[in-house]
Amino acid sequence: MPSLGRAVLSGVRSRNNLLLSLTDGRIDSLLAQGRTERYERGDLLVKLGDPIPDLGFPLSGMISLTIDTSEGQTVEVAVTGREGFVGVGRFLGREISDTNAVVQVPGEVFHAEPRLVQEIAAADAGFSAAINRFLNSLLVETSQTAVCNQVHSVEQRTARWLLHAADRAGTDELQLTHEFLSQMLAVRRSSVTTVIGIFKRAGLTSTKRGLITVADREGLRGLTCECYAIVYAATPRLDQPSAM
Amino acid sequence: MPSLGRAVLSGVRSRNNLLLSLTDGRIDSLLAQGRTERYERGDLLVKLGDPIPDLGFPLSGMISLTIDTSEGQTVEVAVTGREGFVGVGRFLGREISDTNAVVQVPGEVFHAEPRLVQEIAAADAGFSAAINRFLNSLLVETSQTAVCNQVHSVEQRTARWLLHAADRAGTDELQLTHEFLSQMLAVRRSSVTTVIGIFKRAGLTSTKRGLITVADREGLRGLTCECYAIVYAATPRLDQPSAM
DNA sequence: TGCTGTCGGTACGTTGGCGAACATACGTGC
DNA sequence: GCACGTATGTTCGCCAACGTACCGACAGCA
Repeated sequence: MPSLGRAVLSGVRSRNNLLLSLTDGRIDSLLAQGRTERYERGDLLVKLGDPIPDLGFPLSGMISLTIDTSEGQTVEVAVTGREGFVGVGRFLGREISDTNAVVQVPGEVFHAEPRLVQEIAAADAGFSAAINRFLNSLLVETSQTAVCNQVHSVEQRTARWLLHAADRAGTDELQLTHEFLSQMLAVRRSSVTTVIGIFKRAGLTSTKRGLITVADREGLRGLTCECYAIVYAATPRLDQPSAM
Repeated sequence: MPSLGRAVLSGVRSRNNLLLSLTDGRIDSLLAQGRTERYERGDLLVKLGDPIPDLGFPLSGMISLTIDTSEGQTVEVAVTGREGFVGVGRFLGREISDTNAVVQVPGEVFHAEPRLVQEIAAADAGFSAAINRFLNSLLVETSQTAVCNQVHSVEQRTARWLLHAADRAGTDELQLTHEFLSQMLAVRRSSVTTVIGIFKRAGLTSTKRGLITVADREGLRGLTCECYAIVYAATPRLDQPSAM
């Protein structure tokens, strides 16, 4: 493992909401033994049913948590990014993953030993509190997804997904295909095509092959359901670390 | 507050999975200052948007966590009972509830001070681990509900709900109306009536006014989706406290 | 005993989203 | 610049579930 300079480590820390909440004294041991890796769209960080190897703290990008059904479909139940970490089950004491973790928006992830993180959490109240806030936001997100899936239309849900993704990507250009998006929403590919067509004609998005650009965020907000705002409000952010 | 005898306190403890995991030395302070109350079907323990007054550890019965939509519907996102507690948001550091907590199956709930529970959790590794297992099971449950709501039929979801409810109630006689059940599933009341009619004709249930009796549990299992088994397996139980 | 409110059963037209299929367009590599 | 693989666009019949409505049955209460 290459030894990293202090500037780099500090850069890692400031880019994830949870690492940022670490007391200075504890940060070094965690950062020193972990590693940072870059991931591309479609990379599978953890597979449902497999052991969870470590905890992954995203520094950028967006990661979908999905569940496979016995009918062969895939359903996204939540997304996470620099406000949280991947491998929640392991942190909570479970060996096996209950979800897939798929990279949606490329980015970097800092990997750490679960046991070490648990020890630090037990000793560092601020870190522990930050993790708890994230756990609650994850619960809110999966719950709201349950609601949204039951009562809102494909159009509303697609708009919501695009808004969340644009928020996380830090850009309005989203590199994704209709096929991919349809899997996240667990709807037909052609339903996505139809809905994106509506958005395009309304001037809310523009598209190239494999690329959807959000042109009018406010317009999309007008078409989506309240779930967007609820999940947005529940998600901790770097610029307001103590908001709850 | 009436002072309770030690036998009663011990009875409280052994009836909730989390309290059961408490180290002996810690149990007294928690039990001594809390109170046990009985609730009936329909009672609202916590309301979405309201402050969470305390943590409620069910000793029996079943409690639904629901979310209201701006369109006036209500959707159940999870249920809990003696394996967990109500007020998870408060435990995780949030003041306001993100869900309603509605009593489905009557039973008793032990109420405790959030701060005291947090302090004990920080000091008692076994208790903390049990709470973490419960938090994970709650995540699995809300996630699976999201999946189920998206891809499974009203018939499958109704069968699943009845099975879960019968498990928790400890009896096959469920006191509930079609109207009530339709709200939990966020479907039309008449859809529930139709589905229950199918179950009845197949000999899987029998009904009186306001009462649904599960007559053939295995038969219902055959009609429901894999979500039942997944949630069942993820839920900690008193008879296997360390299973994960 | 009869009244009244709640609950359960059923019907009917409507519709959002599905499965399946086919056509077109893009763009990378040969 | 052509070919092939992949992505997008569109159609058609179908069906589960919807909204709405009405009616009968039950049960508690006057």
